[in-house]
Amino acid sequence: MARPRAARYEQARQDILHAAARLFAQRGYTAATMSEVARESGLSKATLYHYFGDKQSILEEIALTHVRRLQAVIQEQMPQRQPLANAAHPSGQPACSPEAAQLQLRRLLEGFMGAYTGAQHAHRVLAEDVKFLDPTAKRRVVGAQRQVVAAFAQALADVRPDLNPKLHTPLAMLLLGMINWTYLWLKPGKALTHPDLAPIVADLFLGGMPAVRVPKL
Amino acid sequence: MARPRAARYEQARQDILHAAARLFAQRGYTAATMSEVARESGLSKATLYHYFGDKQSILEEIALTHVRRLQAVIQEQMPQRQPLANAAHPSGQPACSPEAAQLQLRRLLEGFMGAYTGAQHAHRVLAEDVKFLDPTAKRRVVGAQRQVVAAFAQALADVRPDLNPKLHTPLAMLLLGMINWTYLWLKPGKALTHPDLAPIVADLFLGGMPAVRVPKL
DNA sequence: CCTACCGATCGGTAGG
DNA sequence: CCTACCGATCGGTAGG
Repeated sequence: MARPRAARYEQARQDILHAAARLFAQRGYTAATMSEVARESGLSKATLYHYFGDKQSILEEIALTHVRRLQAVIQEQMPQRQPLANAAHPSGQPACSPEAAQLQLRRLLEGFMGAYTGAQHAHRVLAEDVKFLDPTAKRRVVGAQRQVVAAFAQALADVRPDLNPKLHTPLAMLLLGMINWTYLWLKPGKALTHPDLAPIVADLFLGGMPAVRVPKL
Repeated sequence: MARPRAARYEQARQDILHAAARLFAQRGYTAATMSEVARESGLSKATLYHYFGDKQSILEEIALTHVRRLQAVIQEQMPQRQPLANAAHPSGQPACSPEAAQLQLRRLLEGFMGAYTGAQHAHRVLAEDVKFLDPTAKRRVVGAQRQVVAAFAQALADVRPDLNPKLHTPLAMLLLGMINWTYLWLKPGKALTHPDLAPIVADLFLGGMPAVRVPKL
């Protein structure tokens, strides 16, 4: 076996991250202790500090890894959007036909639901515990989250280019609310899974968007 | 002035609850300290314990008060559902016409958005901090939340009685996800308000429900 | 002299 | 309603 030491090192890191994600999600970041993380990882607390400098850097890696998974889904399903880093606002001009836009949104939702499968703890941590990061780390995570929102807003703009552009981001937030809220009620091992939900959410949102009337803003 | 002492007592309690809701929401329940709550309420920490037995009972009152506000909206907009306590599952037989059902859902959403206005901190606490309650208090809060979900599931069943009943609760969760997620992005003082969102969410969901295909479960 | 760890305990602070 | 504290436990680190 090549590089068994590095492999063992990486395995220990993954064990810590998995245990910490579960503990942070179930008990809350502040209430979960490093002793618990150590115990659940099968390591001593002192050994924990060999792999991570402090508690917060564990939180940062959990959040960043998850949000980067979501960014990867976007890059996969919206390859034409090159300047993801500059996508602060949807650009306005549609880049594809309404039919292609609908298919793109369906694939985006399938990709997200796939990424959420088995990542419920990381997802809850991303939603609830970003406030415990220091300003620099928080900026990194929040910046990545904003790119995800901007990509969804762009995808919705492609579906309904006629809509007031001010509504694209709020609608993206409503859509993300539907799929992100699942971490509170969709439990693994039940009949209904995240992938089951993707076509339902797509039908619901694509069917509903034509009905949205433009309010006076 | 009649009963100035009781009035002052109640005012102090409300000041504490408001300060605590904001601190719990912004800093997290565990990270927020009783000293901070005292300072932000304009009281000493020792005085705090004159009004509330412990930290957790403040949390319980914030969560229960908010979820009861939501139950009140339901009682107001769905008066025909007498046995709210037994509404664990939607009953199946529609109690009103599809048109009336749509109007009912719109009014329900308007009522909820009204209840969410200015209650963002309590809402976040209800979503994130219920896990810190002891089993008895948690049961009270979670039980009330389940009744809210059941009422929405019933309202959706009235709109689409033809749909597989197993989908009513998941669809209710998706709808609640859209409106509950707002506590993370809809900030007070901006152009878009919670009441603005009610008709948009109603259009979106009522427009989308006919498009949802029944999956094989 | 390095790495990968352990048992024990540090300074500081929480709820009460 | 305050100052002054307590038992315990936290995140992080010492020596070996």
